[in-house]
Amino acid sequence: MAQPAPSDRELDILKVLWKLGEARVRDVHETLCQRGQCAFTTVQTFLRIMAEKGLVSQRAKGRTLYYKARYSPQRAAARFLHKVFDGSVDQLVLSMLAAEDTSADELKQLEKLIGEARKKKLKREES
Amino acid sequence: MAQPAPSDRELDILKVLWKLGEARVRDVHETLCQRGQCAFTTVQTFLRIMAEKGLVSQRAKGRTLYYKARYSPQRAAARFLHKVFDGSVDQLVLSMLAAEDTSADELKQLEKLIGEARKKKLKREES
DNA sequence: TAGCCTAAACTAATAAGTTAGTTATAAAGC
DNA sequence: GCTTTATAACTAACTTATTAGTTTAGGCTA
Repeated sequence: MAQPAPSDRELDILKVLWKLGEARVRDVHETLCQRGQCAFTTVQTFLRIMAEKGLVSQRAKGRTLYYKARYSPQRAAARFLHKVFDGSVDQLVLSMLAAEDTSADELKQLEKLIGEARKKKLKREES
Repeated sequence: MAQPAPSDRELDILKVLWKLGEARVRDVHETLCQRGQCAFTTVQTFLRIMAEKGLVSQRAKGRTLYYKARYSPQRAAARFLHKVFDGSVDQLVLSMLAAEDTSADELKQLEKLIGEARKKKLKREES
């Protein structure tokens, strides 16, 4: 079963599941549609379809179904990267930097993050 | 005119335009559908619709129309960032790093890129 | 147990995306 | 001038996304 890429709305629901972990339709609905912008049954339909597609997993606890994301933020990032930048992280990061809305402090933070990840990776490769 | 986000196929076409700069339907078609996977008229229809949406610009040179992207890779990156990670570059980069398919060399390269961007930004902020 | 509540399953309707064929028109060559 | 060719404009069919209503059934309460 090839897991298709989520649509925009599906992504909204996945984001809620990333935050909540395992959740009922009700939980997702309440988090997503605070002011009744969307119906309970809409969320329900989405979760059912997404379960068919393999984007979420479904587990029955008593009579109610609990849903969990089977599509990670990492996957979303990777898919986007391949789709738009043919998999080149450099190009993506350059584009982000060009967008100009990251502060110098954030950049410093990023530099540190990446440096740490690199060192960790080097160590792993040595062993 | 609110410029909507491009769909998947529209993105394929934008990518070609990013590469070619200004191009005719024919050029886009040849680049995109090397083995006749899609019809000339399909590309044509897409470009027409995308022009209506403001995703590309249209310029007549004689009888033929030349198209140019009006939606940059930067915009695509920024939109994605907001959609999936609520605009947090940190989260995105962390996700990328977690994906494990970047080599230590690439990471080093990234670190350098970001460092340079940061210094440039600092200098600009000083002045 | 009869009625109520909740949640799942089913159904449906509209909108948007995707693909490509047909028609019309202008230019280019013979 | 007529035929071919290339391109734009129009049209159409089919698919997928999005939204939500209706029906059904399990469990709870009085």
